[in-house]
Amino acid sequence: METTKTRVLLAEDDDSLGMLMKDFLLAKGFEVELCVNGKKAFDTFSKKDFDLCILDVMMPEKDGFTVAKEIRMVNKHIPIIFLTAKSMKEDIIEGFNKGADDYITKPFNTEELLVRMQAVMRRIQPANKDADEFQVGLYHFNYKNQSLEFKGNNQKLTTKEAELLKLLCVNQNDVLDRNFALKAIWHTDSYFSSRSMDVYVTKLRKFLKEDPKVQIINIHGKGFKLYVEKV
Amino acid sequence: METTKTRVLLAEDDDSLGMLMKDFLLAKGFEVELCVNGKKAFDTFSKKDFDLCILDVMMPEKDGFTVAKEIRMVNKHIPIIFLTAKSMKEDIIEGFNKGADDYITKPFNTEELLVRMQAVMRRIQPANKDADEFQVGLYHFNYKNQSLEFKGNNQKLTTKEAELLKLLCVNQNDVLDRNFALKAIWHTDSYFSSRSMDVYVTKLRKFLKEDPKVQIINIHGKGFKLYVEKV
DNA sequence: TTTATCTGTTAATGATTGTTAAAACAATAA
DNA sequence: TTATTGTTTTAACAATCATTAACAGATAAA
Repeated sequence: METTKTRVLLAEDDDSLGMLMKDFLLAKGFEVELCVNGKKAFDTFSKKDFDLCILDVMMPEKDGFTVAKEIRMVNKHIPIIFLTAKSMKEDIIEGFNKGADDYITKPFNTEELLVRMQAVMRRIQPANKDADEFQVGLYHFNYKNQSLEFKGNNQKLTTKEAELLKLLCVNQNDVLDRNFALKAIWHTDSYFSSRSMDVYVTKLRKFLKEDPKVQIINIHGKGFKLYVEKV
Repeated sequence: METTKTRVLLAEDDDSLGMLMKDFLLAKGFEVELCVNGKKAFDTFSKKDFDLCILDVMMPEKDGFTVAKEIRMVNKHIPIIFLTAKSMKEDIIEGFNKGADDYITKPFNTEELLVRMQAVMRRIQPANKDADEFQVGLYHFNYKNQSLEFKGNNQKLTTKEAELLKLLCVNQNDVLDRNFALKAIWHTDSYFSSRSMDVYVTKLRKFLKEDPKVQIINIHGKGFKLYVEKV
C-alpha cells in the first residue's frame, strides 16, 4: 500500500522566505504549492486537494485570515497554520477564531515548523484503516469473516462485496473516491472496472436496505458516500 | 439535551497559579481537577475520564513531558497542552514530540489559553460529529444526505444542487460571491461554469418555492443571496 | 435611448450512474 | 476429466445528472 505525500498549500508574499520554506518542505518529503498572495492562495486551493495550509497573515490582495475564512467555508477540517510577524495577542486570538489550528510567530526555526505541522495533522487521522469490524447503523459488518449481520440475520458476502464495503466503512460519512477504490480493489481504473463497481454498489444497497438510516449516496463524478444518519 | 461540561486535567505545581487557573476555568464552565505534581497528575488521569490535559512542564516528582508520554501510551487522542516558563525552542520541540497538541509560554493571558483550548478540541472532533444541517425557513437541508425536507416531504438533491445550497446556507442573508462559489464548486470561473450555476439557481428556486419567506436573490454583478425573512 | 453585459429559464445533448441478466471465469467435488 | 456451484465481469438498457445551447428579459453603462 503506497502512502502518498502530504500536500501543503503555502501562502507567503515574501519571495525569499517563501522559496526557502518551499525548498525545506520539499526536502522533507512534502508536496508544496507556493502562492505569493491571498487571492492566488484560494484559487490554488479550489483547484487541487491539499492536506494542510500554511498561511501568512499579512499578504497583499487578500490577508491570511480572509483566506482561512474562505477555505473554512469549503472545508471545515483541513489543518490551517498561520504565520505572523507580530506576536500580538489580538492577532493570535483572531486567527484562532477564523479557524486556525495553530500559528507560528516569525522568526521561527524550521524544526519547530515541522513539529507543529505534525502535531496539527496527528489529530486528523481518519478512521482506523486496519479495523475489520464495523457498525453500520443497525448492521454489523465483519470484514475478515465477510459477513454482514442484521438483527441476528447473517448474510455472507463475497470478497469484492466485502472489500468495497470496508472501504466505504473506513470513509463512513465521507466520500470514497471512485478512482481510489478502483485502484485499491480492482488495481485498475478502466471503464469496465468502473461498471463492475457500480454493480457492486447496487448489490450492497440491496444488502443495506433494511435500515433506512443507512444509504450509499453517489457523489456525481467523484465517488460514493456511505452515509449513516445519527440518532 | 444536556451537554456535559468539558473535563480538564490541570497539572501545575505553583499553588497560586494553579488555583487561579482552576477558578478561571471553573468560571468558564469547565470541570477542573487540579494536581500539584506529575505523579498525582497521572494517577488522577488513570482514575477519571478527561477531555483535555494542561500540563506544566517543570514539576516535582515527574515532569510534564513524562506525564504526557504516559498519557499517550494509554490515550492517543486526548488533547494535551503544555505550560512552560521557558520559551526555549528545544523545549517546545521536545514537547510536541512527546505528543503535545499545543504549547503556551508563561506568562500568558487567559483569553489566549481559552482560545487555544478551543482550537485543540475542535481539531479532535470526529468528522461526522458536526452535522452539515441547515434550517432554511420551513425547510431542513442536510448536506451530507443531499436531502431537502419540507413538511415531511423529502426531496433528494443532486451533488451540485447540494453543494450550491450549502454555500448559500453558510452565507445565509449575505451575498455569496459568484466567483467564489464557482471556484469552490466548479473549480474554475469560466463562462460556461457561470451559466451552469445560473441553471442550478433556477433549480434551487423551484425546490424552495413552497416557503415564500425563502428567496434566492440575485445581486447583479456580485452573486446571489439566500434571503430568509425573519418572523 | 442604445448597447453590451448579466441573469432567468427551458430544452437538448452527452456523460455518468442504476439495474438486471447473461456470459465468462474460478474453485471444488464427483 | 466434467459437472456443479459460486463469483466476477461484461452487455444492454433505463434513469439521472451536468453542461451547453438558445432565447427572453433585466440591468447598468454609454
